[in-house]
Amino acid sequence: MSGLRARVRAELTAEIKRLARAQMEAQGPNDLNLRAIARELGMVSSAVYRYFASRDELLTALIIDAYDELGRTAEDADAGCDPADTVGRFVTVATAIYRWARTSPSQYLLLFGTPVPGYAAPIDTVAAAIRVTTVLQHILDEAGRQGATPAVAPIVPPTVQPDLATVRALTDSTVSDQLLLTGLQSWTAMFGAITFILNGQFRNVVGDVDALFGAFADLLARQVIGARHD
Amino acid sequence: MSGLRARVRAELTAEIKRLARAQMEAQGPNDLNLRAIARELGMVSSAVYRYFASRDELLTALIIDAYDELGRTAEDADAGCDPADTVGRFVTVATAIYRWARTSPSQYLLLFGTPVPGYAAPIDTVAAAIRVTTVLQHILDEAGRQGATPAVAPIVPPTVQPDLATVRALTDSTVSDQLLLTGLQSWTAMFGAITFILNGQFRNVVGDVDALFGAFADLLARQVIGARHD
DNA sequence: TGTACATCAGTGAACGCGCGTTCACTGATGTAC
DNA sequence: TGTACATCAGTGAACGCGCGTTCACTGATGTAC
Repeated sequence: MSGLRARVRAELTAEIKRLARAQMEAQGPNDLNLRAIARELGMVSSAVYRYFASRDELLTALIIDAYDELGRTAEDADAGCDPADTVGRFVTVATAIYRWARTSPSQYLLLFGTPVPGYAAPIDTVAAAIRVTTVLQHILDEAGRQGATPAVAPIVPPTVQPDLATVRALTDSTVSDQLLLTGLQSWTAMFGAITFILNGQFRNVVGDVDALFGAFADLLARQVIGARHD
Repeated sequence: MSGLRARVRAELTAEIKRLARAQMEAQGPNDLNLRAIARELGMVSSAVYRYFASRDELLTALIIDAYDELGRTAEDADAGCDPADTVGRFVTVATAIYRWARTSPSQYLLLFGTPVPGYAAPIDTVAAAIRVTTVLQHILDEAGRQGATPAVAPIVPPTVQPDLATVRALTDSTVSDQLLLTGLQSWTAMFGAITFILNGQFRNVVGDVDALFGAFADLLARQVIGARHD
């Protein structure tokens, strides 16, 4: 049974992360406390260092997990859609992301909230971070192939064009600058709306924030992928 | 000279807030440290309590100041515009807000970043918070009077209609639900973009974030206030 | 299969640090007659 | 105008708290011959 110790180790590592997440969910993100985790584990605080070399290392692991969960959520939602229905895909993915954010607000804010001071995300996080944006890219690619253009044509600043070219290259896409820029805008807007809602910025303004987000998602999708004007 | 002591007091109160702002700007928001402020003031830590009864009270004062600065920034920007040019007003105000956020990122994040855990903003902040949104409302009102409609018509959820009615009543406006909802969306998108940029979410993606924001602001304005289609 | 050794998980004490807040106090500045 | 008293700013010590991290250690689990 050479794998026994390894298995116990893996389980405890997962348990530490689980407790860390629960703690952040309870006391707000940016409030990761090694000693409290050890306490809940029934261990002495220094024992946690057998599993994570430092607080930052645990934080990094949590961030990667969160990015992966978010990415998987988006991928799964997209996979269930009719590939040709790009507006539907956008709305479905946006809604799935929103639901995930509402379920695990502190995990969401770990990624998109105010960065933890003194913490710089290492490169390890990039691969996981890219997953969710890749989903959008694929939707834009399909829309581009269908000849869609944004409802309102953006003015693309010359200095941003090379950046768009780099982004486009990631998915071998031939999407236009205008569609890509609008997509970037809508993506930003979607995350902005989620963050606003999570942070309670609509408190005392809008009651049914779920409905509000739904309306936003639908609107954004149609702004990006050619409005049906009437 | 009965006002001397009062004047010194007012000056020191302002100085404490100034140091607090500088400290947050240097070490990130959510990092307000009474003892450090006292140290920089050359005072003993307990002396600060002559000016603010607690850390939360200082935080509240800073939040109100930030909302007021932001509100004034938006109002001033709008005041310099041709009142009839609603697209221009939107872009000008958005750009002014963006510049302010770039100049004082921690003040911006104090308002729109992840809330400080355990801190609940008291009602005193509301009056100051409303200023900036009132500016947008006035722009929307004018657009509505001119008969503008959004570039893409949103679907207004029934549960959100009463909320929109409440918001509309604040400025005696007769703006349509569709215009108001789209305005709310664009406003959220604008703050979302600023937050993304401040938090470095575009790092390694877009270099010239100022140009990016400019493009976003222009796009948002034309999405809200009737696109000129061609 | 059994023994000798290496690996590793968890302990317990300690280090160094810094925070917000309270409280009794001193001494200077303002006020009232 | 001068004196007696009240107000207030700032001091210094202390309380209670909790954090991340290190280190020498014990004892149990795994490995090699």
